[in-house]
Amino acid sequence: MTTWTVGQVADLFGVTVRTLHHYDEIGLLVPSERSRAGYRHYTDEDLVRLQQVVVYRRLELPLDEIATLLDGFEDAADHLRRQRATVMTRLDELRELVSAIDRALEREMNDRPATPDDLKELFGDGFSDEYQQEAQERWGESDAWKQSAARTKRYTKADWAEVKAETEAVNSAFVRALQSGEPATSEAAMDAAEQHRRHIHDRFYDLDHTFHRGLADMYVADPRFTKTYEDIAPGLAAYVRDAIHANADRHGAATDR
Amino acid sequence: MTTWTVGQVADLFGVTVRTLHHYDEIGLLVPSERSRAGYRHYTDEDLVRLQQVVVYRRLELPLDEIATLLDGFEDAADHLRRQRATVMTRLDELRELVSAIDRALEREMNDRPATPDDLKELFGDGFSDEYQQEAQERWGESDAWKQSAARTKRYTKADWAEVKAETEAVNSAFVRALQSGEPATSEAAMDAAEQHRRHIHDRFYDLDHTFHRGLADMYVADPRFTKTYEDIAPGLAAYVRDAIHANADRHGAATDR
DNA sequence: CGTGTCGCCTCACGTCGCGTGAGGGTCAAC
DNA sequence: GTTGACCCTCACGCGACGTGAGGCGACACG
Repeated sequence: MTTWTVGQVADLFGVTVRTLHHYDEIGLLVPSERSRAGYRHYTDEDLVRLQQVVVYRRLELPLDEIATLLDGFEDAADHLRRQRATVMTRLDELRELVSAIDRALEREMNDRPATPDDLKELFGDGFSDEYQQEAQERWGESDAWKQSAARTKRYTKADWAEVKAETEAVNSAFVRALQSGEPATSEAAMDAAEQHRRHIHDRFYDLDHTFHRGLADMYVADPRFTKTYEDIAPGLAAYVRDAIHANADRHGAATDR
Repeated sequence: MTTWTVGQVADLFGVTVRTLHHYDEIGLLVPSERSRAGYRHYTDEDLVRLQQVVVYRRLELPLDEIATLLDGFEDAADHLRRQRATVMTRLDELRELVSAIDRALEREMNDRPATPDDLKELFGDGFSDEYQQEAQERWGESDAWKQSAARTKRYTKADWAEVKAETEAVNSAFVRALQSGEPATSEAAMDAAEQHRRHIHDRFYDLDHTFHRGLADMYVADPRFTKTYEDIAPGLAAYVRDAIHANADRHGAATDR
């Protein structure tokens, strides 16, 4: 056996068969022989040339430069010096890049995300770990949860304070409407519902009117949510649900499935 | 004017129009408005987004990562840390590359090319600077000259010593044939001519029999070459020319144009 | 002598971020 | 109405292969 097939050569030199095909295509390394069936057969001379190619490729010289270089029309040292220069340039660029990234990271961290302690300080134990855990398990796979997690991850303590203020503003709007005796289909109740939707939409996840209906139903169906509202004012949970549905109707949103 | 056209935006942000088209194509930055004629109109919001894109692009983040990042579903710091890691990896690779190139250069220089002094020592003043200069001007543009220059540039002193020995062997073969009274068309003379051709072919540039004829004619036409041969033996220049033509005929080479 | 498995072949499209025309409308100014 | 300057949509090119698809060829085994 004085010649080798592509597969053997590929294994010998640690390149892929496709690479050898490529070198053949562009004329960088054309095997000296072909079998009647068209199989490439590489001779010893071919392997010597491939060895050169592999060496220069490790130096990341472009293939066309390797070609002119191996055909003896140009000086290897020239190419190597040029390559060294371009690599050095790229090195400088990358060093600058790293420090730029570091600056960006620092900026990113400067509006530091709030810590769990910050959150407990603001929201009390309603934000307890086991509750978070359970919520994670129930909705962790949903797009809404993922988006919400990604966004809140970066919220600072100041952001959370705003969120809390907004929540309270929404709740008190509901309470005012409820206690003034206006029905859940009234303008005031629907406005509060819309305010509620926008609050979640802006702060947590994309929320359209249809999805909003689903939330509303859950406030009544899940006793934990129900309790939150009932603790503020008796009858508020159902009132909120009805107001949200009325608001969704007003915006022509499809009924929850 | 509350919106901007591609050209204006491109100038403002130092990107090309094509880049904006590309961002539109891949959905990274789709202008909020289009004129009836299909012109892109960028709003203030669009520009804010573009600003973000430009910043992250300077950090060489891939465009699809920038997209997911700007759509608020993932954390910027995560991406930045990943990017920092890959850049650091690449930095290490490039540093290793530089030293590999340096090692290659050193190897390259170790078979040090001969200096002009080395050459004068071997060939005397026949290799003088002004002669080299003139030759450069006469043939510098030809492929043969370029190839020869590229190859001899790397010749070591030892290589040149071999070249000199070969030259003398060729010349003495011609002289032996001439002085033994054999005609230029004799086997011995033609063999010397072939030896002469191969010597130039192997050491300087690709030389076929047809081109060889041209060289032969010049040895007689150019007094400087003629003198070189006549100094060795009277009548040698014309003898060499005839032997080369006879050898070319023997190999069925086309007559020089 | 058939069959299975592995290796080889030739297309040919995808990658990544645009650059660079080609061919043809649009807009404001003169 | 005519000129430029500007805009549009294709569509190919780059660099070095990766990754199938679809189809022969070679060799071992039953």
